[in-house]
Amino acid sequence: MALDTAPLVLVVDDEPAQLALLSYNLKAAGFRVITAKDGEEAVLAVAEQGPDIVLLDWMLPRLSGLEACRQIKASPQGREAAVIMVSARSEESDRVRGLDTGADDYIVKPYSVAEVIARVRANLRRLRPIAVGQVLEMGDIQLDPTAHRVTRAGEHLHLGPTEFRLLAALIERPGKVWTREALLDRVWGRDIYIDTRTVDVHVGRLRKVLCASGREDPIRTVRGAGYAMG
Amino acid sequence: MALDTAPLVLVVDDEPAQLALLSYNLKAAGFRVITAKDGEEAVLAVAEQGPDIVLLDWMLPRLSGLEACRQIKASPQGREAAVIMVSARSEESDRVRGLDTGADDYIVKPYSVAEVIARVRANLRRLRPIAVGQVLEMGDIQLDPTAHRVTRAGEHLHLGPTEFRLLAALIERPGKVWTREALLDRVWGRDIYIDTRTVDVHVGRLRKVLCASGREDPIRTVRGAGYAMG
DNA sequence: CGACCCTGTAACAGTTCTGTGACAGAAAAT
DNA sequence: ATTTTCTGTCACAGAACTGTTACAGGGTCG
Repeated sequence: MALDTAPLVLVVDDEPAQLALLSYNLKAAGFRVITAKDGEEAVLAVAEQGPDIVLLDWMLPRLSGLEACRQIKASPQGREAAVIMVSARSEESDRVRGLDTGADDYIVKPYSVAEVIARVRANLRRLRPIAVGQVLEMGDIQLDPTAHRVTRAGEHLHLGPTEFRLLAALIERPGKVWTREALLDRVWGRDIYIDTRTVDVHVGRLRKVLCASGREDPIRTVRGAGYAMG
Repeated sequence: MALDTAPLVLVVDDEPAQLALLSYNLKAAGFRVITAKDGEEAVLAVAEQGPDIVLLDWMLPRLSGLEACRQIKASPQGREAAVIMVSARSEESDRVRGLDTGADDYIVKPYSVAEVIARVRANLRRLRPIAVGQVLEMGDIQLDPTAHRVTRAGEHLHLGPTEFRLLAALIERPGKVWTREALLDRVWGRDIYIDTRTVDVHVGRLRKVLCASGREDPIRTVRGAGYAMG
């Protein structure tokens, strides 16, 4: 989820062999991998870890893949993840039901590992139009994560580290309203106790830099909720 | 007040005996029940009352259960309801056709009352979290829960936090009539003591914003009952 | 027709929330 | 070691929001 970490993939399958195979190859491809062996575990893992991609087997004990998909897509974490259903059944009706339930993509068994990885990459691209390592852009503001550099209308801006991560979070999901708590998690890190008002102060500082040349304020304050960009 | 929030079940059957049996038992199980005796009545009742569950007999006069299901699922109110088809025919093809039409579940006659109630409960569990998620839409009004943003005919509207949650509740179940007590629960939170008249005031404020540019009022006042949208 | 109930709205006072300047300590750079 | 930058917190003013009340007007029913 964070900019400087590899995408997190959750693999859900009740056959240990499949799990190991996919897990190994995905790790080799540079992803971080977590696993679950049934639907309930999958739903829980999504809520707790917030993966970017969920590879979900159709046939699962305890909670069918279809139902698991529905529950995942109903959770706030699941909405931000791309769910790829994996099924042995190639019938059109299954595909339709799967996609209707909220799945983002569909892979039919037997699959090649290369195909799975390709699909994962494709869905990541779609999930985050601006891929990791690329320049994040919004209006006339550009943010380069690797170079730690921000420009507005071509003009270079100087941001402190916290302001930089704050802007990165906001610009990464245009329009999304972040609560102060969510921003503390995302920008400052989990398990850290800091007054939520601190967020306000840093937003203020960020605004001051962004609007230095009398430009319009790109950060929207949502009273009672938090902040958003765009 | 508990009655106001109990799930609403619409039972559709052309045999009065069946209707009475199901109705009686569902009420005994704590649900609110309304009935319809043919497909047309059913479609109308869904649009007007916005039930949470529709128990739909396969064989109906005026409008077959299948066709009624299709129309129900095509309406905004039906999208929020779970449709359970009830049929004497147990053939697999019927089941597939029913589910393809948009039915959420399928019960085969002869059924036990306990089974029906169990299925209703199961579908309710599955239904609940669906409401939260994507952009809620109704007519020319759009509400984006994640972006905390409301537009009407493309134009941005500014709502306070309470007005926003109020609109979200109303738009989430189009056609459903909310009592003031139910809205206090849903918008303000449970276990809070606030005068019900407060709801009127906030509805007024919400209307003022929604109708700012001389547009039609989308909120319907149901005298003696409460408010509804659509 | 009159009494009563219900709803819409304006006004208001109190509360909550947000933006900002100031400041001291921590961290980093020189 | 000294300077500079950065960070978290606080205090305070102003803005935004909220719940309640009061009153007017329309609907309903005897």
